Amino acid sequence: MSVRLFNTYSRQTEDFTPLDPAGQRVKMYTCGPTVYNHAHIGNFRAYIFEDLLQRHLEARGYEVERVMNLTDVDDKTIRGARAAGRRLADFTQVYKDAFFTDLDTLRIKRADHFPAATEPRYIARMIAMIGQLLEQGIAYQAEDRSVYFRLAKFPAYGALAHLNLDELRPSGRVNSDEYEKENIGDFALWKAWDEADGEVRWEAPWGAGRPGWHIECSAMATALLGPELDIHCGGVDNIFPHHEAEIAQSECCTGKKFVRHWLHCAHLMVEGQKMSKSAGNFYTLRDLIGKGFTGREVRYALLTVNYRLPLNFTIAGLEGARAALGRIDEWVGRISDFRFQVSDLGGALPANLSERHEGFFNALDDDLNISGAMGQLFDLIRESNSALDHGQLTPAQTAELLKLWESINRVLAFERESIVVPAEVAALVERRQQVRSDKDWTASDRLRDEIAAHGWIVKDTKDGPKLSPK
RNA sequence: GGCGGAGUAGCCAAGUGGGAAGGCCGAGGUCUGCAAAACCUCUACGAGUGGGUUCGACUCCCACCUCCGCCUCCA
Repeated sequence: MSVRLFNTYSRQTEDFTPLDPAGQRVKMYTCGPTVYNHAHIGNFRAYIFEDLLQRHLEARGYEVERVMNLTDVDDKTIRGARAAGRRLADFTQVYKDAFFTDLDTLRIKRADHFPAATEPRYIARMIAMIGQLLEQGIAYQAEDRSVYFRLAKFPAYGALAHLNLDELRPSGRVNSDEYEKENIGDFALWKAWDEADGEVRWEAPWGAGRPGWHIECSAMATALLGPELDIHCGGVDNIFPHHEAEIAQSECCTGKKFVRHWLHCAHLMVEGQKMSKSAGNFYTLRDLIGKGFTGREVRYALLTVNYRLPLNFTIAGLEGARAALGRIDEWVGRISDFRFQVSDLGGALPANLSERHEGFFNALDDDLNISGAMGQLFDLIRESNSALDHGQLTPAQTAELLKLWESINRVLAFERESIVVPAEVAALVERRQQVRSDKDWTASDRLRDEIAAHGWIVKDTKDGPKLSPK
């Protein structure tokens, strides 16, 4: 069964086929952060969805080459740098570093390339593309010396968002002072330098300034992946105008169809409301870590709702994520321990268990139906727990089961953090085991309190004591 | 005003023209020195509302209600 993905362009679920004649390599571009502050969980929902997409494609045998750009020059970064009294590059570096730390915390696989807009080779490419568009008469320089894309030259503009431009209603966000433009919808390719930009400026044949936001993505995407991409992702709010603009610029420069499959994830809400600073429900990853949640718990909460549905992010949901992960952890621990018992010839897994494994991946094939896939995983957990309870699985079969989990986890990245037990706590646990074998419960309980005083909880399970941090 | 998405149990949520997955919470049980955990079992005669098509509708169609998004540089 092939991978099927919903294409924003056609509004249909389509069989995914890469351009590569061998059907192996996939070129994927994902819009990255603007590095003027810490990314919030809404941003990370998009990156986690893209991570799931990449990991599932890889599980299905594709070789994914992925680019995620960093927008490190625009109005917000310039404003932020000025407010902080720092040079633009120093200001954005802080947030670039923080962004990569957050990616690791959330176990998001690194893209192959993280081009930044201000890197000289990309600025040069943007200037080259703008120059070409000017030559072709597709772009023009207005009285304000900025360069704009002439929308009249690209009738397909609006096709991705399915907007009829003739019927657009001004929303009040259009700056009506921009009378220099021929058409209200014409977007900036190059913004002429002005004093507020300070030392942020690059020289171009038509004058000093800085690139517009849209051209950054077109330049970096085509520089690294070529004129035709298999997949381009982003949040729904990027559909219009950002991705429309990317299509217009790229296709006018290359003459080729820019993107084969457009994927967009829905927004998230927090506690049933739109996330906003004024509503007090605006979270960065750091905020949640500060509340005691782990990256993988946040990952679980953001990953396990289908990307095309609005996600209602709640603290209760995070607690649910913690409990669900605990169930997975217990099961993984159980099968990991069991497989080391007496060797034996084992055999193939019972059919119902391997079917759950296949069901997991088949569900993801269907436009990343993560809920269906998780249902299969939890069925696999319950059914194999039950089989173990009844002594129906051999150690060899359990080892096979562990392999199934490992292949599932290569997509989910939900494995438990390895926990390091301090030596003194380990020693206390060992002493407690000794007194327990003598059935000295008073000493045992006293040691349990002592272990608790070190910040650890010890639980006596069938398989011996288990430690967890308080 | 235009375009689009969504309403399924206390919460999150899947699939399907014919038996309503799964997770959290909750209840019962097994295990256990105690505690905790774990595991097993159970938990919607019902799908926003009202119509319609059909032998049969949560699923298809129509209307209405509610929520969310986009409509020119927000993931």
